[in-house]
Amino acid sequence: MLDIKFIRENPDKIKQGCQKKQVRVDIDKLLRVDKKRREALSALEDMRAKKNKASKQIAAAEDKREKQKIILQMRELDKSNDRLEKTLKGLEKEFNELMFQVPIPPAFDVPEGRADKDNVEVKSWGKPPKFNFPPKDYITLMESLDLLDLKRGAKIGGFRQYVIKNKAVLLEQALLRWSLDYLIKKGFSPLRPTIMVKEFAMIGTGMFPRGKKETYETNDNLFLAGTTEVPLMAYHANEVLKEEELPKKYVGISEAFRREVGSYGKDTRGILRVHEFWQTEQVILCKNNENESIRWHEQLLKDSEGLVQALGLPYRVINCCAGDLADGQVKRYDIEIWVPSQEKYRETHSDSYLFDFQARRLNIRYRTKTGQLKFVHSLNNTGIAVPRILIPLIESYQQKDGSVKVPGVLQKYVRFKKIG
RNA sequence: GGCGGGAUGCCGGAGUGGACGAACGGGGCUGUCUUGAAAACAGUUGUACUUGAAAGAGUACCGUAGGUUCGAAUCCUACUCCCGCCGCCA
Repeated sequence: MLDIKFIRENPDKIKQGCQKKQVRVDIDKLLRVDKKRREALSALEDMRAKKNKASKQIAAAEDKREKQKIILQMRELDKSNDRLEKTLKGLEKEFNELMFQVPIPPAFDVPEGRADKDNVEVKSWGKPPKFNFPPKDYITLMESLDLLDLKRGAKIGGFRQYVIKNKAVLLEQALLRWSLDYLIKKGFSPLRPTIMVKEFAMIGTGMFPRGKKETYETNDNLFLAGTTEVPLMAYHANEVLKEEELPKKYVGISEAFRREVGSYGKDTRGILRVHEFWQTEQVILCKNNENESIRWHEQLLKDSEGLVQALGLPYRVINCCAGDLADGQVKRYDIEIWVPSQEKYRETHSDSYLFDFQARRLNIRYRTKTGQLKFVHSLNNTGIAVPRILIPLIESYQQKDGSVKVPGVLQKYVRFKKIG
């Protein structure tokens, strides 16, 4: 959600932002509705002032006939009042629907472009591994080591479902736990929220309205969030924090659910794109300050790079193009790790800052030392998401004999050095 | 799943139809007194929106959404959450 005052004063910037993000919203219409809405509001407020005056007269009137006379006048006022209220309600609804569709403009250093092919690589780390034997893909490897059962996964849960088995289960748990420890050491407080959330949390984080078809809904009007970011952000909804408490740094761990409706036919086999997965996720709430947001965004990137580097996996960082950004994202870095069998980098981390876009929707504010109320800025980034990261990990650590070595940092967690 | 109680400002808590944005107490802020502090005393104390250059003015807000009424914190309905009790349960 943006500040309507800002939109009023900078319509061209907003229109340009929409264009860059490939989002169609009629800003002129929004401004027209806003104007009408304010006119209706003023009219209604005048009417209410009249009514207030009259009802005070009724209460004060001693003469019964006098009282009756004013009551009759009030009935008349009520009719106009109802009409004005109805008009305003309609306008307000239209206004809000439009407001929820306006994306935040991308940062100046976000590359222009329509889709992932226009993303720009900012850096890369490590070299794709060279094998002195014919390497296998992760599905072959995992199936031969009895670490993954896709067939029975589909039998139980259908398309895009799977069963992780044996030492891979321990490896997954180790990855999650290790990332938790790593981030706790960096000052993040661990939170294990539940992932079934109310609609406000989905709207508040900017997942809705556009992402509604991507989300599972329960029978009780709750939604299965697609990322731990949702409950983590909703955690402080409608609260006023103290400036001294900022930044709030949380690392969450939970499942995540995605319908993947927009990706029919993409990565259909295996565990790259699944409906249900586990993750750790970093969320930061900081002061309402552009430079502070940028500073934390870079820091979050470093945190995740540290994790991937410790795993010894070659990766690149890309600066996502405007067309690839979600409504609330001002800028986003993705970390993509090299997947040998695909000879491609594949996304494993997503690091964004959103200014006060989410905070406005979720009403998360803080009181400055001088007593002012401001919306916080918010950021989020993946810690580790499993099973996806097993793909590059298992492929990169495969040995000639078909076994898989365990990365050094995980060995003390799993208490074995290789699988197979 | 069943039954009962509750939700009021920064906090506690009163208010069951009219002058209530809300008693009272606590806290906070400002001032007086004091070398300083404490105590005492006096004053002050929310948020959002509209309008205005500003000072200001107006409107709304007593969990949320509707309804009754000339008028709702107060009455009615639904919902959300909290607290008890019974049942069931990893």
